[in-house]
Amino acid sequence: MVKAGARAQRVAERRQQILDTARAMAEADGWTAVTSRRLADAIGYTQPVLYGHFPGGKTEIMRTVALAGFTELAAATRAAAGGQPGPQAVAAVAEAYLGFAAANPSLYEAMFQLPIDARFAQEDAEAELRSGFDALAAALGEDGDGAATELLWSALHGMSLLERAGRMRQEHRPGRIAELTARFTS
Amino acid sequence: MVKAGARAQRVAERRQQILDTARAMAEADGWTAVTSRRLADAIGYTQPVLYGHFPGGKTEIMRTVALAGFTELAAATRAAAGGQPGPQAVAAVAEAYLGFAAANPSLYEAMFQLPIDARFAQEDAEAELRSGFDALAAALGEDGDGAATELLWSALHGMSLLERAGRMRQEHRPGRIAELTARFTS
DNA sequence: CCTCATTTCTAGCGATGCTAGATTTTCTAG
DNA sequence: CTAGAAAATCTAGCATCGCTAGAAATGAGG
Repeated sequence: MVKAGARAQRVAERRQQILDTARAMAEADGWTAVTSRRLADAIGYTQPVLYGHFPGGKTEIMRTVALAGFTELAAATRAAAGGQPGPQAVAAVAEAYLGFAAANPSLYEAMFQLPIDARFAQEDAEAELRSGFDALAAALGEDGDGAATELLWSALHGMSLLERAGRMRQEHRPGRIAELTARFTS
Repeated sequence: MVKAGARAQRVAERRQQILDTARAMAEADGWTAVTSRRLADAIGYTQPVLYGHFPGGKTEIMRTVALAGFTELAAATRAAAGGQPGPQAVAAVAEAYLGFAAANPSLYEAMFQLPIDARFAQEDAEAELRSGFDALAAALGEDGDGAATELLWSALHGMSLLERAGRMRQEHRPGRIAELTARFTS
C-alpha cells in the first residue's frame, strides 16, 4: 500500500497546487483571468487534468478555494474575538473581518458572490460559516435569536464590499469601526 | 428638422428598448443569460445594432441599466425617509432599501457588483448614489462626518446581499430591522 | 518483452463578446 | 420620380471561453 499511498499523495499534492495557483491567479488578476487554459499552463499540465481533479470544473475549483477562505476567516474572527464580549472584542472582530476581506479580495469574492448550489462541500462551508458567526455572537455577548449578530455580520459584509468597490474611502474606516463599536455595545 | 427629430426619436426608442429588454432578461434568468445574440434576437435585430447604440458592449448596457437603478433606489429611499429623522424614518428607509434590492436582484447586482471604470456615466451614478446616501443621512439626522450613515448603508447593503445569497432567513428580516432601528437611533 | 491500466494530451464542440466589410434601406437633391 | 449619397443593418468571421471524447504516452506486473 506504500505505492498506492505515494500515488494518492501525488494526486493530493497536485490538487492542492491547482487550488493554490487558482487562488494566486485570482488575487493577482481577478477570477475572470483564471481560465482553464491559463490555469492548466501554470501547473504544467493540460486542461483535462483539471477536470480529473475537479469534475465540476472552474466552479468546483472556486468553491473549494472559497471553502478554505471560510476556514481562514472563521479562525481570524475567532482569534480576534478573544475571551469576553465587549467593545474591545467587537472592535477587534470588526478589524479582523474587514482586514481579511481587504487582504484577500478575490478569495472573499469567491466566498460570497458565488451562487451556492447546495452540492459541493456546502455543508463544510456552512459549518465554517457558523463558526465565524458564533465568533461574532461571542464578541457581542448575544443571547437572543441572533438578530443582532446578523446585523453585525451584515454591516461588516457590506462595508467590506463597499470599500472594495471604492464606494467608501479607506481612510474613514477607523471612524466607521468606532461608530460600529459604539452602536453594537449598549 | 422634423424628420431628423423623428429619426433621433426612433434611435432613442430602440435604445430604451434594449435597456428594458436587457433588464427584463437579467431579472428573469440572470445577467449571464443576457448574451449579445439573445438580446439582439429579443429586440428583433442583430448583434452589431447593439454596438451601434452602446459601443461599450454588454458592459455599457449593464452600466446604463445600473444607472437607472441608482435613480430608482434613491427615489425610493428619499420617499421613505419622509420629513423628520427618527426611528420611524430609519425603519421605513431600511424597509424601502431592502425591499428594492429584493424586488430587483439583478438590477441591484448590476449596480454594485459591477466593476467601475470611472468612464461610463460614472458621474451620474455618483450623483444618484449621493442622493440616496443623503436620504439615509436625513433619516438618521446625522450631522457628523458621515460615518454613521456609511455604517447604516453598509448594514443595508450587506443584508441585501446576504439575504439574496440565502445566508439569512427571510422571515428574520423584521427582527433585523428592529435591531437596526434600535441601534441607529440613540 | 509484453500486457494492460492509468495518466496525459490532441483536437474539437458549442457558446461567448465583439467587429470588419458587404448589403440593404432610407433620405436628399436634382 | 429618380439617381446617388448616407445611414442603418446584416453576414460572416475572429479569438477566447468552459468543457470533453478519443488517441497517445506512460508505467507497473507478469
